[in-house]
Amino acid sequence: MKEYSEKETRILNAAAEMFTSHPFHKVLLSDVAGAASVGKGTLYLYFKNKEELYFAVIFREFSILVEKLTKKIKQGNLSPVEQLTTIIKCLTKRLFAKATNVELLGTFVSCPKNEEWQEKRVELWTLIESVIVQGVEQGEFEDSNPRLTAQYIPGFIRSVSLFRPENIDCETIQKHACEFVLKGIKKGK
Amino acid sequence: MKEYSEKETRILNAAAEMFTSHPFHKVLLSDVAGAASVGKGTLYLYFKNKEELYFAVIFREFSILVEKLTKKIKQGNLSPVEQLTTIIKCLTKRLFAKATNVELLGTFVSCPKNEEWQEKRVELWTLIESVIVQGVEQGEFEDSNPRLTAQYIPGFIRSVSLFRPENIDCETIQKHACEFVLKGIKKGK
Amino acid sequence: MKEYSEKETRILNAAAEMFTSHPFHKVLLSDVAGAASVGKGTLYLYFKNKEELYFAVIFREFSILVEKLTKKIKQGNLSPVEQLTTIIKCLTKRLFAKATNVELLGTFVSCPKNEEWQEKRVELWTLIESVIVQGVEQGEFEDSNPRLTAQYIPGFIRSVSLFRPENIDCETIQKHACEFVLKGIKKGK
Amino acid sequence: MKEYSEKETRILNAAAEMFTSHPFHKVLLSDVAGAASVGKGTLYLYFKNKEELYFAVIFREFSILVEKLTKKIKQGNLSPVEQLTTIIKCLTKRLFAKATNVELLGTFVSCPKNEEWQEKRVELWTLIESVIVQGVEQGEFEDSNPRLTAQYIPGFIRSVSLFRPENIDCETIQKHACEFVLKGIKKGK
DNA sequence: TATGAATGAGATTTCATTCAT
DNA sequence: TATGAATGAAATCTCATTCAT
Repeated sequence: MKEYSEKETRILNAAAEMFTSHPFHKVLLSDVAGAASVGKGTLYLYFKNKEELYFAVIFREFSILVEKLTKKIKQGNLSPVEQLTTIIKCLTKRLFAKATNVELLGTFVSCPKNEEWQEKRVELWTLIESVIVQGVEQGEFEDSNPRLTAQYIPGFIRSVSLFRPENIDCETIQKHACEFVLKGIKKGK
Repeated sequence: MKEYSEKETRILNAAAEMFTSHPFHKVLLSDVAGAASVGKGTLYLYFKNKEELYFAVIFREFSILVEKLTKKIKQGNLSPVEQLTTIIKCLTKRLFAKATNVELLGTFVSCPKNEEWQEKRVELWTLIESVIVQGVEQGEFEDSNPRLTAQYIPGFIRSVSLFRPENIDCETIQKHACEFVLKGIKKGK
Repeated sequence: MKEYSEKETRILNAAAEMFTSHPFHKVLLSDVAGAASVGKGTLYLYFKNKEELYFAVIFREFSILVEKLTKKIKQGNLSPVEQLTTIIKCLTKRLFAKATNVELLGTFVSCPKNEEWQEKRVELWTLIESVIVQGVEQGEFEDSNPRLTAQYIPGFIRSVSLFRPENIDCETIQKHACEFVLKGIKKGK
Repeated sequence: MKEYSEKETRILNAAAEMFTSHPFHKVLLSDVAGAASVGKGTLYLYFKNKEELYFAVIFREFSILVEKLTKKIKQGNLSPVEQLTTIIKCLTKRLFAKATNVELLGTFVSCPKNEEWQEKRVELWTLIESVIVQGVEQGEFEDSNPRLTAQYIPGFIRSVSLFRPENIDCETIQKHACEFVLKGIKKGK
C-alpha cells in the first residue's frame, strides 16, 4: 500500500472532495490548493500536473477499497457465496455513499497514473473472478466467463448507485444485487 | 423524436466525434467547427455554449439508441426472453462500438440539457423494466425489484464495454451477458 | 438640410436612442436593427458601418439644433444680447433634455462622417461668434477672441447639463449661464 | 491619494497611453499588456476587466490633476483672483497637452469605478466653488450660483482644448479664459 | 430592396504551470 | 520545502459585416 505524507494526504483529500463533486474541467487547482491549505505551487511538488493529481485521487480511493476487500476475502474463512456477498455489499455501500463520485471510473485520459489505476481495477476484477472461479471449482457456481461477470459487478453497482431510484436505501440494493448475481451464476441442478 | 436541421446535424456529428474520443476539456470548439465545416460563431447560433453542445451530443446519441430499442421491442411480437435478449445485444453492440464514448452515461453536470437527458435515461430503464415485468406476469421471470435490474443492465454493459478484456469480441459479451441476466431473473421451478 | 427616407429615419431614431444612452461599444447593431424594425443587413444599405451610423446620428441631432438656432437668429430682429440669450437658452434646453447624450460631442474617431460633423460644429461656433462680433461692433460687447468664447459656450453648457447639480432646473441654469456669459463679454464702461 | 504598486503603475501608464489616443473599443488589452511589459493575465490580477482598467486610468489621471491643483490652492497664499487664475491656467495646460484624451471627462458608464471618479469630479468642482465663494466673501466676486460657475470652467476648457482653433497656442487660451471668467464674476461697482 | 443566417477575426478572459523568493 | 504573483497559451465567445436568397 502506497504511503502518503501528511501534506500529500491533505491535498488528496481536498482534491477528492472537488473531483468527486465536479467534472474535471470545473475543478480549479487554486481551489484545491485553498481547500488543502497549501500554496498552489505546492501541488506541483507532489503531483506532476492536474491530470496526475486527478488520477492519484481515484487511485487512492480505489486502492483503499480494493485493499479492504482483499483483506476481508483473504483473511476470512468464507464460502464463495459469502465472499461474493461480501464484495457486492461492500462495493454497494461504498459507491452508494459516494454516489456523486461522478468521474470515478469515468474518464479516460492517457497518463502514467492512469495505467497505475488500470492495474488496480484489474486487481479488483481479478479478486472477484477468483471468487467466482473458486465457486465454480467447488461446484457452487457455473460461469462460462468469470472475468466478464467480475467486470459486470462493479459496473452495475456504480450505475445503480449513481442514478438510483428515489427513496431506495442501500440495504435494498445490496440485497437485490446479491440475489441477482448469485442466481445468475449458481450451478443449475 | 427531436428534429435537427442539416447544419445542426453536421455540428452534432462533428462534436460527437470529438467528445467521444477526448475528454471535455481537450475538445476545442474551433476543431468542432472546423470538422463540421461551419464557422465558430455558427456553433453558438445552435448551441448556447460548449456545455450545451456536449449535452446535445449525448442526448442525441442516447435518444437514437432508446428510440431504436423501443421500436424493436414495441413492434416485434417477441417473448419477454427474446425482448430482453434483443435489448442486451443491442446495447452491447452499440456501447462496444463506441467504447471510447467515455463520457456517455458518465458525467453529471447541472445544466438544463442534463435534465432532458435524464428523462431519456429513465425512458430506457422503464422500457427494460416493462419487459421484465411482462416476463414476471407471464411466469417466465421472477424479480423482487425489476427497476433495479433494469438499471443494472446498461450499467454493466457500459462498464464491460469500456474496460473490456483484451481480445474479447462483441458476440462473446452479448452471449454471456444474456445468459447472466436471464439466469439471474428466470423463474425457479 | 439633408433629407432622410422613412426607413433611414427609423434607423437613425433607434440608433440615437441607443447611442445616447450607452457607450459606443455597448450598442449592438442587432439591437439597433431590432428597435428600428429592420433587418440587420438593411443597416448596411443606408450606412457603411457602425461608425458611420454613429456619426450620422450625432450629425443629424446636431444639424437639427444648429439649423433651428440659425433660423431663430437670422430671422428674428434681435439685438446681440437677445441673440446670445436665445442661443444659450436654446442650447441649455436641448442638452438638459438629452443629458444622457453621453458621447455627443465626445469621442473622436477618424471617419469621413466625423469631418462632416466637424463642419456642423464649426457652423455653430461661427454662428455664436458672429453674434459676439456683431455685439462688439455695436459697442455692446468686448472680446479679444470671439471665436474662443463661441467655443466655450456649448462646452460648458454640455458639461453642466451632463453632470448637473441635483435638483437644479433648466431655467436656473439658463438664467445663470446667460448672466455669466453676458457679464464676461459686456463692454466695460 | 491612492497608492499604486510599480507594476500597477506600469499598466496604468500603458493603458493611459492607449485609451487617450484610441476609443475604448479600439484599445486591445493585449497591446496594453505588451506596452506595459506584463503578461495579459497580469492585467486581470490588478483590474477586474477592461472597463475597470479604463476607469482606473481616468481616475488616476484626474486624481493627479485634482491633487496638484488642491495643493497649489491650499498651500499658496493667494488672493481669490490669483487662485482662480491658477486653476484655469493649470486645467488649460493639462487638457491642452492631452487633447487627444478624448474620453477624459466624457463617458458615462455605470460601474463602481465610475462613482469613485464622480467623487473626484465633485472634489474639483468644490475646490473651484470654494475659491469663488471666498472671492464673493471678500467682495471681489459676485455670483448667484458659484457651483454652476465652478462646473462651467472645466467644461469649457475641455471643449476648447479638444476642438481648438488651428494654430492657437495654450497661452492664448489661458489668458482669454481667465479674462472671460474673471470678468464674468467680478463684482460690479 | 430587404433579410438574417452564417461567418470568423479577434476580443476578452481563464487557469495550469512556472519560478523567484 | 513552500509559496503565490506572474505568466501567456489557449480557451470561449462576441458581433460587425457579408451574401445568398
